[in-house]
Amino acid sequence: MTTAAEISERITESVMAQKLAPGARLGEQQLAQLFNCSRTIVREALIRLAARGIVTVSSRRGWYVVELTVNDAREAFEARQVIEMGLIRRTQVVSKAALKRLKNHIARQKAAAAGGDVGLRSFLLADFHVCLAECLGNNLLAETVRDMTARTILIAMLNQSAEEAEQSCLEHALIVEALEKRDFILAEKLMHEHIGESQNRLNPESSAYDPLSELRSALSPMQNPI
Amino acid sequence: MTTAAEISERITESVMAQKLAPGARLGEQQLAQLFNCSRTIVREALIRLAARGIVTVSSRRGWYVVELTVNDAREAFEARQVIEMGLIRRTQVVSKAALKRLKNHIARQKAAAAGGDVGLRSFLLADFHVCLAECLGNNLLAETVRDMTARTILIAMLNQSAEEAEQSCLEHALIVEALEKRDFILAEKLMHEHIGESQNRLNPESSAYDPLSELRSALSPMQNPI
DNA sequence: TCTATCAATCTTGCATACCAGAATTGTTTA
DNA sequence: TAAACAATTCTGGTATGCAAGATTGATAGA
Repeated sequence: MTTAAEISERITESVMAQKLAPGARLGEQQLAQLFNCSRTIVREALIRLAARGIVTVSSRRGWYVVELTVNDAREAFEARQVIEMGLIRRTQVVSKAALKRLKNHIARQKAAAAGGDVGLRSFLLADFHVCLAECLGNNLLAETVRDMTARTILIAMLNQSAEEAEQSCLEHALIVEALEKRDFILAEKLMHEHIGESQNRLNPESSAYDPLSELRSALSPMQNPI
Repeated sequence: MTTAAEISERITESVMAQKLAPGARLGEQQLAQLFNCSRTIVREALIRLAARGIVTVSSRRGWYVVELTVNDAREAFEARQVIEMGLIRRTQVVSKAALKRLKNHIARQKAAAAGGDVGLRSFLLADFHVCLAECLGNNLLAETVRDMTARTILIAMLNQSAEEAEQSCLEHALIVEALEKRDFILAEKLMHEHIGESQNRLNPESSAYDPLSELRSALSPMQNPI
């Protein structure tokens, strides 16, 4: 037995952890079984996620994790730039407590980068941006950042290596460092570059929709046949 | 017979038109009757609006148009500043078509300001900001702006006079003018002031939550008793 | 007369049953 | 052999019924 809020949270987290790929099917019946509740509850969760731009429904076909067009992706990255840079720009002081929280978050990111849990690593790297927005004093924008970040993950999905993750983590640390020094100009610039880089990593063709991709990889010839 | 999308749109528009005050009751049954559909559909619409921060539900008591706390209001105004100023800041050129659309929108605002329809006037003044975001090329942020603008209206609600409306309309025109001249620095500054002013108009005590406010104003003594 | 308890009523919460459309698969026919 | 068609199955869409909490009004006792 699970609530709609829990289900939608779980799905959002899974997207942020790259455990749910764009186009992944989210059957009402299956989710109801998985979470041991009725379709009504699942439906409520999915409707909420649809309003947040995380999933879409195709009439009488099913619910799916969104697949962004190239333009959608551009807008999502732009939105993040605008919001996250803007928040930093207006900042005049970051409280001790907030800095502590941010540093702690980065420590967890580092640990995850070192450890083997790719899902946790991906989630934390994304969650940092939400955490930052909260620390800059705007929970409303923090929620918005969560949704937009999830969207950018859904397009950047297939292109994140371990090295890139470590690099991201490093950049996060630099941003917090700049905030601590109250060099908000620098912090904003670093954030600009940080988000820009992940956008630039996008492989144009990887974002194109390939209905056969799943089958393709599943049926690809093995490298070491018996 | 109405769809959930239509119902949620109608409610959003009514909020933007100041036809639905903060704290207004939205009974499922009543809406179902009004829109000639089942509670299921109404519920879907309300769940969507809740995800967008326009309404809230109090368990087994009912659905209500949100009543923002002082901090909520601050965040909503800050969010609008960040997003709308940020969008202008990144703009390098505004297409002819977009400028035309904006000017046309302002013409409608003027007409509404001259005419007597307070609802339409209020809606258009708010909708301008959504329109601007679309014209600046980001539909994702435009949707976000819509929600945040609705929220700021819900707090600013009781304080908008006809003169202020005309003033707003004028400021909108100045912003578009600056955009046309490609003076984006000025446009951003104007937007900053424009949003800041509507925030400053807030009467601190009117924004504090007062469960008796409705009763209080309804039962206030008349100035000209018979 | 005031207060406390109880009952009636109203409202949402949730599960379920049924319906309709879409997709797929198997069959038939040219 | 291939194309068209038909039936089945799977999916979400919607309405409804009942349960449970909250509120309000009534009643009885102090």
